[in-house]
Amino acid sequence: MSRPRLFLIDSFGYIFRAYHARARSGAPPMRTKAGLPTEVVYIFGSMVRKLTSTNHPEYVAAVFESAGPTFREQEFADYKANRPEAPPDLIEQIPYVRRLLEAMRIPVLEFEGYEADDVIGTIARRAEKAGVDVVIVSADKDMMQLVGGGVAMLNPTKDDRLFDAARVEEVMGVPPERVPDLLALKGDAVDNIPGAPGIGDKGAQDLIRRFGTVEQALDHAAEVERKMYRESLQNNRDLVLMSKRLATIDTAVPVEWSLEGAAAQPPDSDRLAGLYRELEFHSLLEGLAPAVSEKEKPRVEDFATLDTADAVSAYIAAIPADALVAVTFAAPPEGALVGENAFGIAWKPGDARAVPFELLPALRPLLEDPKRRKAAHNLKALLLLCQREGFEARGFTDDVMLEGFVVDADPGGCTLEALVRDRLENRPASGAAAQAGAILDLHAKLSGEIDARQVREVYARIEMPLVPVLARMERTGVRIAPEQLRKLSGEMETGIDRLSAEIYTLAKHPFNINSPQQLGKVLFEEMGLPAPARRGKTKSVSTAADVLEELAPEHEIAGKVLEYRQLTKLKGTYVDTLPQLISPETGRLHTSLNQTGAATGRLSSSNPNLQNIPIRTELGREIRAAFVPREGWKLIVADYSQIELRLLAHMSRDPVLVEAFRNGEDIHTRTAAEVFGVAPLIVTPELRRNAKAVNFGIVYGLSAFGLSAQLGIPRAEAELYIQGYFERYRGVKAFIEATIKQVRASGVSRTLFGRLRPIPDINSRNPNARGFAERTAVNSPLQGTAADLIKLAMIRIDGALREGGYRTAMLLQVHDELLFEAPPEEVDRVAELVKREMESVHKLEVPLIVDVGVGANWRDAK
DNA sequence: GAGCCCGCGTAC
DNA sequence: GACGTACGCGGGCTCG
Repeated sequence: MSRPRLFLIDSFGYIFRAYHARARSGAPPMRTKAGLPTEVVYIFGSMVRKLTSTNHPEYVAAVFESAGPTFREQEFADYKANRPEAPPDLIEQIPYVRRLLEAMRIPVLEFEGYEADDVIGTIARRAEKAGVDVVIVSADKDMMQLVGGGVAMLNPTKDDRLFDAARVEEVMGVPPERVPDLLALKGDAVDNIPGAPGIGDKGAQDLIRRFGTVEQALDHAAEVERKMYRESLQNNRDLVLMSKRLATIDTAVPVEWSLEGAAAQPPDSDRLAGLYRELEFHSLLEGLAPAVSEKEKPRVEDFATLDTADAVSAYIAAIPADALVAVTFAAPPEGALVGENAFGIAWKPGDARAVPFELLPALRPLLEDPKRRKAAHNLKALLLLCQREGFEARGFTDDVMLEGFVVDADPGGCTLEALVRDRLENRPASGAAAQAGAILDLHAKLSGEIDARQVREVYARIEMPLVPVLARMERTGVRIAPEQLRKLSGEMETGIDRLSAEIYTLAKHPFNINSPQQLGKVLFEEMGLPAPARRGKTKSVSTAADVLEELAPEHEIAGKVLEYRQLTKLKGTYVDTLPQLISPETGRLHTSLNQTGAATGRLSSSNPNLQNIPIRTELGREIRAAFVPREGWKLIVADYSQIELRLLAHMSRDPVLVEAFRNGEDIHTRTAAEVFGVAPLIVTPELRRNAKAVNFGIVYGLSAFGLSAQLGIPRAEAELYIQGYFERYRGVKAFIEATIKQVRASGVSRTLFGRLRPIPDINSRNPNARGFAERTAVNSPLQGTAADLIKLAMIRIDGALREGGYRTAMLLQVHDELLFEAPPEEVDRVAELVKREMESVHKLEVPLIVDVGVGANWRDAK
C-alpha cells in the first residue's frame, strides 16, 4: 500500500513568481472594475486548484513567510538585504490569497520568527517520520536539499515530474544533502548568500564532487590546481562557512503542528463563489458546482469542448465540404499547469470548439483530408506534431503567421498574440477554441491585406509551399559525431587553463576574463595600456577583438586574451553544447528553421543555430568536421557563388559588373583592377582583399566610416576607395540612388518577387535613423531576393527528390548554401540535380553559378 | 530564479 | 552612432 501524501506549498515563492510573470509580460494588469489588482490571486489560485485536483493529496498545507526577524538576519546583516519592500499592488492581494485558501479549506502555516524554508523542512521531516510521504511544492532550488527518503519536490509551473534524489543530482550536479555545500561555494544572489568569490556553478560542482563538503574543500584548498579557486578558498574561509550556515535549512525548529489539521477537505463552494464574484473571476465561477445562471456566461456554448470522439466526429461531419477550417494546437493559458493542451477548430465566425489532445484520432480524418481546406497559425509546428503522432496532415492552404509576415515583414509581429492585438482589437484568444476562432477571423483580414499589398506571389509561390519542406528538414535533423567534439573539448580545456594562468600572471591577480568590464579595468586601469576611444552603450571601454588586435604588439596579454576568447567561445557555444542537444529519439541534431525570423525574408535557425557553425579558423573547421552523414552516406554541399553581387549586377544592369560575371571573372580581382586602376594580373592579395571589403560594403550600404573600420585604414582613404568604385561602376551608383528614391516615395522595399519590407525611417529627420534606413533600403532587396531564390530552389529540389523516389535528404539551409545527405549510389545524380535546379531557378541578366562539393563531413564537402 | 540588456563573436 | 541579416554565450543587473 502506498503511504498517504502531504503537499507543502511554498506559497510566497509562487506569489512572487505570479506577480512577476504578469508584471514582466507587459500585459495590462488584471483588475476588478473597481481597480483592485487580482492577477496574483488568480494565478496562485489556479495553480493550487490544479495541484489538488490532479494529485488528490490526503494532506495539504500552504506555508507562509513570517514577518519578524529570523536567525539568518541575526547571523548576517546583509541576508536578503537586497530585497526591498514588496510593491503595493502585490501586498494588496495577499489578504485575498489567504481568503482564497480559507475558502478552499487549505490551512495556512505561519510561525513568527521562522522562515518558510525552515518550517517546510521541519514539518517535512516530522511528517516523514509519522509515516507520510511529503511533496514540497516549490520552485526554489534551495529546497532540493530536503529531498530524499519520503520527501520529494514538485514545481508544477514547470512540469509535473517529481524531483527525487536522482533528479536533484541530475539538475544540481550533487546529491540533495550536498546542496548547502554547493550553495556555500557558488553563492545565491536571491538570498544574498555570498559564496566564494570567483567560484561559480561549475567550479562549485567540481569541488563538492571532489571533496564531498565545503569543510573538506577548505581543508584541502592547497591541492586545488586552478589558482583562482585555490586562492578564493584560502582567502574566504569564514565567508564560506557562514554561507553554508545560511544555505542550510533548519529541519528542527520548535513549531507546533499536527498532521490532522492538514487533512484535505472539499472546498467551501459558497465562500469560493462569493470570493470569485468579488474578484470578478467569471470563468472560475462557471467551473463551480452548481452551475451559475446562463446570463453570466454569454458565449460559453460558442467555445465549448467536444469531449468524446463521437462528438468530434459529429461536429466535423456537419462542416460544409468547401468551408475553410481553422485548426490550432494551443498550450495552456498563462498561469495554468501543463497537461491542458488541446486542439481548437473553427469554421464559421463566433463558433469554435476545443478538442482535448487525447481525441486527436477523431480529428485525424479532417487533418489528413487534402480536399478539406484548412488554415493554421504556425503550420510547420502543426505538421511536425502530426508527424510525431504518426500521420501526415494535408490540405492546409493557409498559415496566418506567414500571412502576417509577408504583409509587414516584422518578425515580432506575426505571433498569434501580436496579430490578435493588432487586427482583432486584442480580443481574448487564450483557450484553444478561441484561438481557432481568431485564426479564422485573422485569415479573412490578412488575405485582403495580402492582395492590397501585392504580396500574393511571395506568399503562395514561396512561403506556403516551403512549409512542408522545412518540416521535413527539421524532422530529419543532422548527424554529428559527439566523440570528436568531446575530444576537442578536452584539448580546449587544457588550453583555456593554460591561458588563464598566463593571463592571471601578467595581470598579477586572477579575475574573470569573460567579463569585458573586469578585463577593461585590468588592461586599461591597472596595467595602463592605451585605452581605445571607442565606448559602448554602457560607456565602458571596449575590449572587442579589433581593439585587442591593435594592443597585441604593445603587450602579450592582448594576444592571450584573444586566444582565450576564441577557445571559450567555440567551446561554450558549439563543442560542449551541440552534443547535449542530440535528440535521444533520433540520435541527431534538430534545429528550428524559422520562416519569420528575419525581416529580409531569410530563414533563421535556432535551438541550436546551425547557420553559424564556424568555418573561418582552423579550430572552427574542426567543429564543422564533426557534422557527418549517416553511416556509409555522403554529405553534399551546394552553394551559390556571389549571389548578392550577381543580383546587384542584375538589378543595376551595371555594364562592368554584368560583363565581369558573364565572363566568369574573379569579381574581387576585377573590382580591384577597376578601382585601383591596374591590370587584373598585377592585383596583389592585399588589393584584392580591400576590393572584397568594398564589394561587401556595397551590398551592406557602404559608408566611409564602416569601410575604414573594416579595413583599419583612415576615413579619408576609405572615402577615396568609395569614390573610385562609383566612378567605375556608374550603374551601381545610379541603382543605389534610384532604390533610395523609390523607397522614400513608397515607404517600402521590394525584392524581385515582390517581397515587401516597410522602411518607415527613410524620411526621418534624425540623420542616424535615416542613414540606417537608407542602408537597409539598399541591402534588403539584394538579401531578400537571394532568400527568395534559394527558397524557390529548395521547393523544387524537394519536389524533384520526392518525385524521383530518392533517399537523399535535404538537411540544412545556410542562406546561400544547401546541405544534403545522400546514399553513395545517389551522390552523383543528386549533385547534378541540385546544381541544375539551383542555377536555373530564375533567369537573370548574369548566370547563377553553384559550386557543389561532396565529402565525409561538412568541412571536407565544402 | 528568471528575464533582460549588453558586449562580444560566430555565420552569410 | 558608426557597412546588412541573424542567434547565443556569459556577465551583470533587475525585479520581488
